[in-house]
Amino acid sequence: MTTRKNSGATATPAKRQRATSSGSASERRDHLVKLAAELFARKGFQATTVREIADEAGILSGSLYHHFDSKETIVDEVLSTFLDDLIARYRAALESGGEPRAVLSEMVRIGFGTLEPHRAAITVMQNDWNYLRQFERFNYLVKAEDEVEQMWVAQIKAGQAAGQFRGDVDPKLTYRMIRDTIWVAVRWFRPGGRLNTTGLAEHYITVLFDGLATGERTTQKA
Amino acid sequence: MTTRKNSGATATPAKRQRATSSGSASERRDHLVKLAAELFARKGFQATTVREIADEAGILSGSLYHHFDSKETIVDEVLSTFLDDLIARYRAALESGGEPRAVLSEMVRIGFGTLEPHRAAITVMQNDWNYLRQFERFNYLVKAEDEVEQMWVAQIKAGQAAGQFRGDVDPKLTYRMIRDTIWVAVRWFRPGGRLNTTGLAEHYITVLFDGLATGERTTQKA
Amino acid sequence: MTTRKNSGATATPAKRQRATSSGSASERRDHLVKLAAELFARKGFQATTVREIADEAGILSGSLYHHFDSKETIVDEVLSTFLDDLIARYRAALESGGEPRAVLSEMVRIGFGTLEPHRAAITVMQNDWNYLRQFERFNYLVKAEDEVEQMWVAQIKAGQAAGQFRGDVDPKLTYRMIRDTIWVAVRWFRPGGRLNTTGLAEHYITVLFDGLATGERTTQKA
Amino acid sequence: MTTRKNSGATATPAKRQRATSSGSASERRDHLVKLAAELFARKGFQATTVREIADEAGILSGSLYHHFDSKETIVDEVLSTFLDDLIARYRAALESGGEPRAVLSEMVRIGFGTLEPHRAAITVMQNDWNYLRQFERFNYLVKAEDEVEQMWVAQIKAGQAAGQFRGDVDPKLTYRMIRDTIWVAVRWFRPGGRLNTTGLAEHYITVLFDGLATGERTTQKA
DNA sequence: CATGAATGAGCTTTCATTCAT
DNA sequence: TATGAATGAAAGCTCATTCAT
Repeated sequence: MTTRKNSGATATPAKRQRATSSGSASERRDHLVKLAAELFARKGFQATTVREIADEAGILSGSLYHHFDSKETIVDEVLSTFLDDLIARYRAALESGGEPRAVLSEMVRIGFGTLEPHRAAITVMQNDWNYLRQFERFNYLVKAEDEVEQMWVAQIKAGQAAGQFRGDVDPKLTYRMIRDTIWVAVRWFRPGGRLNTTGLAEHYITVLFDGLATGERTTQKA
Repeated sequence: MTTRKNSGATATPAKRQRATSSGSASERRDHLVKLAAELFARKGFQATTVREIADEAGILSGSLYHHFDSKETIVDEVLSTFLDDLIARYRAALESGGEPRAVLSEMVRIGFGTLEPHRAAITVMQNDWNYLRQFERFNYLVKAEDEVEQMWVAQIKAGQAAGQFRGDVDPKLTYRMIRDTIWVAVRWFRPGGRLNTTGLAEHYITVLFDGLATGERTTQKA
Repeated sequence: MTTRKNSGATATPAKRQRATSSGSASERRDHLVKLAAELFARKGFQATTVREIADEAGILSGSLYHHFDSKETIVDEVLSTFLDDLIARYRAALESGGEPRAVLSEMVRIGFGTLEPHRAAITVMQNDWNYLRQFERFNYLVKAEDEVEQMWVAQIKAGQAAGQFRGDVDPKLTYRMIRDTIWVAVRWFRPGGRLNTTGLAEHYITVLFDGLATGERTTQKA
Repeated sequence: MTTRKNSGATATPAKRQRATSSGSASERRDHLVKLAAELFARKGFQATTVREIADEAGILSGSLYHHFDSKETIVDEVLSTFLDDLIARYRAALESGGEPRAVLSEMVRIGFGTLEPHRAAITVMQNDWNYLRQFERFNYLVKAEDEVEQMWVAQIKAGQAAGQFRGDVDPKLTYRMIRDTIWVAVRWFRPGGRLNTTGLAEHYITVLFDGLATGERTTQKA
């Protein structure tokens, strides 16, 4: 199960490459990806030079090309690793088969839960997506996004059908607002602040389901 | 009223320069800024070359430097024009002196209302902010952001004090979530779709104040 | 009598242009040349932009081209004005018909005497000659230099023949050393210092004729 | 012993960089510096493009930046190499501890002796000094110049105190005249002419110490 | 005479990538 | 695997000069 458009049942091309390499080579590669991800997050993909990545790793820029065949391959690995993990978690939540409101809450928690382990990847996706999407090789990102959208929208619709969610809101629009609110938090969220990501998730779930207002509701709920 | 750090009571340096020029010169300059903004939004600031901007205007790249002294000056004008307008609108809403919930609703409407007229500027701010902030000249963006944050947070706190808003949410966190939800919509919002920006605003206001859930509230409201 | 290669009996092209203009136009032109000369001296010919010259004059760079048809025309006028004056003074000294030593002393005084009124031009000649000589239009400078050399060498040889100067020195070499010593002083000479140009000249004449040493001479004088 | 302002007891940064490279890398770099120096001398620093330097070396202009981080770094190496050598030679002459007149003669010989091996560097220093000194990085040139001046002036004063040199000349002024006379000769001196640099030096020493005149001295010597 | 917009050629520098060693 | 030299394409910017108004 992968997010790559051109991957079969086994793994992404990058992963296959990793598999055929020796264990330590794979670790070296993963380490390089991690270093690069940090730089991409901090400075942006375009503003990060391969030389900076190589410097960080203590090698020369040309040497990076023994591990990756291009700068885009590196960021590809950053993003697909994140998306593979995210989708896997969502699937697990869905397979639990709970009621819509509980599942949706769990999906919100999953989203905020990726903020720390995948901070760099999410940052890159937020900032550089607009640039990266112009390259054919990243088409798979759109497909992954579509798959995720379907998961969310299905749950929202199920919740409306079950009378748990108000019927006068647009499911797709609502999904987008939830999604954006979660990911964009990567811009200002820093571990060690007042709230951890669990607290953030609960805070958001509260407002999301019950609203900011006290007293009577403005609009009739279906 | 300006967002520039080094501007006095009159106008931003750029604006003053524009004012001293003849009317047509100012129009030419504004036209170039508009063309550049579209390109920045579509391709990103770094990926947009000055040659592309010049091509779009039907002149040579060097000729752009008759109007602006750097590529950064152009994007600066794009962003500060947007921020000046936004802050002016927020101020007007605050000066109306309504009750917090009404003011906050109006501020949400203002936010969504900038999505169309300032689509390009907002897109640039979303995508290239991380890159641009490293340059000293864009420090004023941070200051403008702070000013806006204070406006929002003050209203949220006033609403809590007045018993209109639940007291168990963090004002700053709530502001950030509202803010992000509005601006990030620029990524997928296209005029002519199912909802216009007014509809979007009302949709969001509904969810924001009254929540997604029907029936009893999960958490006690203060 | 002019230093331009392509000038007839009347005047240099630049001068002719000046003559046909109205009096005030000529003054304006001279003023611009003076401003430019200062900048050329301070920053070097190449490093001085026409825009800087225009700024100094309070006009736009394009407007300079109503007065001169190129940047080189301006520096040409700076240099030829100096050379015309210098050669005229040398001629006057030669025409006085004094004995070689007296004439040579006078020529040294004339040289140092140009340091103040022609400071900028001499500086340009010292610093930018190497660059300017590659343009055909400045060939006349070489001719002027040759004419000056002949004047000096003739006096030195006459002094040797008359037994005033030692015969074991090379006239051409000696001329070059005297010439260089004078002009290069423009690099460090500043009016208002310990010595004025008259003092400088006398100092140099002393060393030149009588040497730095006291007591017996090292070498036999002819 | 170095002329760089920011160098300690070991070597200039450039030199250290060179030292850590392999032997052939250092040779390549030195070769490039030599090619560049010739071009700088012939056309001037500003008028020489990096493309021309690269062409001369048979590589592309961008490839130069594998060896140097800017055009200024190249000319820096040209000039500091010369100054390091010059100052080392002067120091050796001073350490011999001879009487002032002998030392001064030796210093004159050293000066003329650099005309051939350092022709390009001296030419650049003569022509482009005025331009280069505006950059902070070349401040060390001024310091080197000061150090040299002190060496000369000390010898002249010692010679006056010992009664070898006339007391009615200004030591600093005399130094400048000697210095300029030597270096400026690079403009017309060409190896293979009537006199080699040794001959030149002896010619100048003769005139300098004993003067051009025969017979009685014009001015009383101290 | 001056302006202001534009040209066109060229500049230094950057950078992802290649490849022989 | 890594190095180090080089490529090649392009980038942002400069500047002398032109010209219609």
